[in-house]
Amino acid sequence: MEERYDFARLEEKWRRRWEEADLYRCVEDEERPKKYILVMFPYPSGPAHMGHVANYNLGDVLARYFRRRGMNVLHPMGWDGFGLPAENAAIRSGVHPSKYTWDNIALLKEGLQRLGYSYDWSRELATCDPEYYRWTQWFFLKFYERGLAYKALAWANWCPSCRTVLANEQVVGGRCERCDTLVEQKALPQWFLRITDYAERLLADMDQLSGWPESVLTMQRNWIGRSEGCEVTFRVKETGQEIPIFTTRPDTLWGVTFFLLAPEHPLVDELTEGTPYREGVQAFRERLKGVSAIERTSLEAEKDGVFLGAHAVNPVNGEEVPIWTANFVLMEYGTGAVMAVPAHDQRDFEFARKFGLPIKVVIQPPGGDLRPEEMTEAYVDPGIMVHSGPFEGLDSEEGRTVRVPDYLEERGWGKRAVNYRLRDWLISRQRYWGVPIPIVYCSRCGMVPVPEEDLPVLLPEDVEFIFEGPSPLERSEEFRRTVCPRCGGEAERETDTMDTFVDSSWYYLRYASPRDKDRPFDPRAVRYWLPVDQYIGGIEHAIMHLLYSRFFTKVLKDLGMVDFDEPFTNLLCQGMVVMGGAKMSKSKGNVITPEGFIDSYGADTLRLFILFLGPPEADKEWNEAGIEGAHRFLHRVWRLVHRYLDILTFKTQPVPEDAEVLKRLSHLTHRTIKKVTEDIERFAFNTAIAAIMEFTNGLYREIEEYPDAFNTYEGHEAIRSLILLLAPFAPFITEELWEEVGGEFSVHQQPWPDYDPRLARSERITLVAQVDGKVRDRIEVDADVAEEEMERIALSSPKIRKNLEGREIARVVVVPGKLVNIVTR
RNA sequence: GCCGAAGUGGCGGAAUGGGUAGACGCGCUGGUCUCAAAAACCAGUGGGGUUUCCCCGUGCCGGUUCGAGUCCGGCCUUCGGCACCA
Repeated sequence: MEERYDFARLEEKWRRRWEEADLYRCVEDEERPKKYILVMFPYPSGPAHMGHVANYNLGDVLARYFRRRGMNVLHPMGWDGFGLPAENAAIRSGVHPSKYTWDNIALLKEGLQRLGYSYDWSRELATCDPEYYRWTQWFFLKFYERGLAYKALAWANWCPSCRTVLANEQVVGGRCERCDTLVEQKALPQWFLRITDYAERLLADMDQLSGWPESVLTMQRNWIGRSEGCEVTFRVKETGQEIPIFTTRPDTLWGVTFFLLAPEHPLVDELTEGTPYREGVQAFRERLKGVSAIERTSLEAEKDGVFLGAHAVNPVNGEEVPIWTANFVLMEYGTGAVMAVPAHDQRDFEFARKFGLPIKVVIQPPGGDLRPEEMTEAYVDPGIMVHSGPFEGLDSEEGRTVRVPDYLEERGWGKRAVNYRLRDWLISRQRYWGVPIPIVYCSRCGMVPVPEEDLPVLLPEDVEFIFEGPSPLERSEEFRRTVCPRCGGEAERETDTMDTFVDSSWYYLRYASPRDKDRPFDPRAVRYWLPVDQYIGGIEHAIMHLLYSRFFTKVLKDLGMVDFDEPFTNLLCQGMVVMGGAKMSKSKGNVITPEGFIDSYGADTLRLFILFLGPPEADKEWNEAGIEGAHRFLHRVWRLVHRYLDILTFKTQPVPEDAEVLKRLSHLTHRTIKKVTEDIERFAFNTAIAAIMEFTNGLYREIEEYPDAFNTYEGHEAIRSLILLLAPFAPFITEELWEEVGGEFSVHQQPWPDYDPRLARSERITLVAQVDGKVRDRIEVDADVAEEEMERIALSSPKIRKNLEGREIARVVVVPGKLVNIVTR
């Protein structure tokens, strides 16, 4: 028997034993209920850091808990291997992205293994493994076949000095992070996935996501940004061209006094070609360089724009209004053109005031009389339509939703339309370290998809990494030159790679059958394991990753590959581990790694400490003060169990069966089982641990005073329950202690302890007596005290009577089993 | 700026359905043990006062209620996301 808590030795011992016993391997078993618990896989940026520990702790506790509740648990781990940092490393230090990534994966894996997470490592995957990314390419082809992947012009950050495309991250203050040159926007032909086709379903199916935090659903709903309104066609007076616009306020059509185009709108160039206005447009665009869309569209941003010398004709009244281009109009939203109604839209109002454009009131507030010259802001609320042709005097809400849309449709000037803020998903990246898009360009056949049997399109190893100029793939002759799969003639490969969010949009499916050579996943395995029962990940992924994964799942359902609509039934979004208020990241240089702490205190201590730091959803400021406390607690448990083992070794006095101490032990045990069980179910791991600490403190008090009481059924039950309850949180020490108390290997395979509600219930409660809502006395009473009895006890309390002297009782509020409040006049 | 969160002792946090604010832990103070120290154990620990008791107190201002950390309205600060970081 080991007397000292030698965490290093025992953690090493059990790590090996678990591996030998293949304790966490899982296989499909139709006889048992399954539970798929998944924590978002990491980008391998280096060794494990505290953020990873905080993340993966949560999944591991749940996996261990549900296994012991008899569930067949799938708890896998893998690597989101592609990404920008690997390529930056290659440029900076000449390390090949592949080596950089696989080295980091090895480091990170070692860190996670030291922490004792119960993954089925046989299912490990990496998105940068050709065996994985061939299927990412395969999915691209399926999307392409269904018309869900298409190529179109799109804007990219362009550094004119480096002649390269920049990620948003590489643009700092509107300038290139390397050479400080003002970043421009450049239009490139790029690949998109048609997520907007699924906007309606992404919204509608949210009613299946009752297991998601409401805040995440709200963010997604707002991101999709569905709005109902009308599409109305204006005509350019000078050229006769038709320009459709989208508006949610058709009731304000009679108040249009000018017309706006996004700066990137092709008509801006067309209309000003060879006119004196061209110069103004150039100057305006120059001012927009280096200004992000967020800044441009900020409500507080200074309005900017220029007149284009042309006019738009309003279909409803034939009025000709000037066409301008303005900074706050986005090409990506709607049609890139808007009708401007300065009286009833704040941004239009500010623009009109700045450039002296007319303001025309067409909605009067109820009982009000707005005059354009007196207005200080736009009137955006409903009211009565005025100066609006046939709709004079109509309620604007009726005009907006029914009458005006009908009117436009009857005359063919416009139609009801739904617009989304959501844009199609731009997946093209002009980078090396990603999945090559499996498309070939043939001079004869045009764009040709790579046949399935030719997948994967492998990334060439031998390429050059420099920051400037075209991407390594584009410069690689060897990669680009190929033959057309259709005609066999000379052809060129697509050199764009895919956004890494594509890789992570389907990895949860691959875990079901990670070694399948013939398909992305085995439908039978997926039918058994999917959807993910509990998904866990950072709140920073609330929108994009989760939305893209939902989209992928829906497309897969349409392809007949899965039979569910939503990939993640329940979602837990945890906060981040922050350092000095900022999230831990290598680029900020504030990464704390677990290794040193594991060396000094052991993995159990670190796991326990991080869980104890606070609730999962909250951000956690890293502060190592307190880790000693977690270690001290494990030491206390260790010593308590050994004290108990000592008692068993020596003969002890028999304890009478009705002894109060035995009742107290039972109550303490069952109360704790109840509390810990309920807390785990609601992810309150910090309070579950606090309850186990209280349990330990309570047992200490009893064992000091009544050691004999521990050589009884109640004593054995208490000690064994302590070990069983602590096991999901501190898997190593509990395995050792379990063995020492004669438990059967493994503690992690023991059924979760049950509690007896009668024993968990307290017999006495504290009755709180208040006068006018202020606590004046606390009286201990039987738990099953009647309401009238509570009132009588409170009123007879000397402290209460003293407080009531000279006052008249107005009423008495009794909260059964809790409190009596005496209200005076 | 827009969308979504969060603000409670010296610190991390607890209070699960409107009902005892501060569980549990850290830190600190005092004590026991020791030649001494460490460890361990015991006691105390929101602020204030006229200290058997009373007052104040959950970011700020206001409201609802017998009763508000919790609900409502308005603000402030911090964090996350904003479509090429993942």
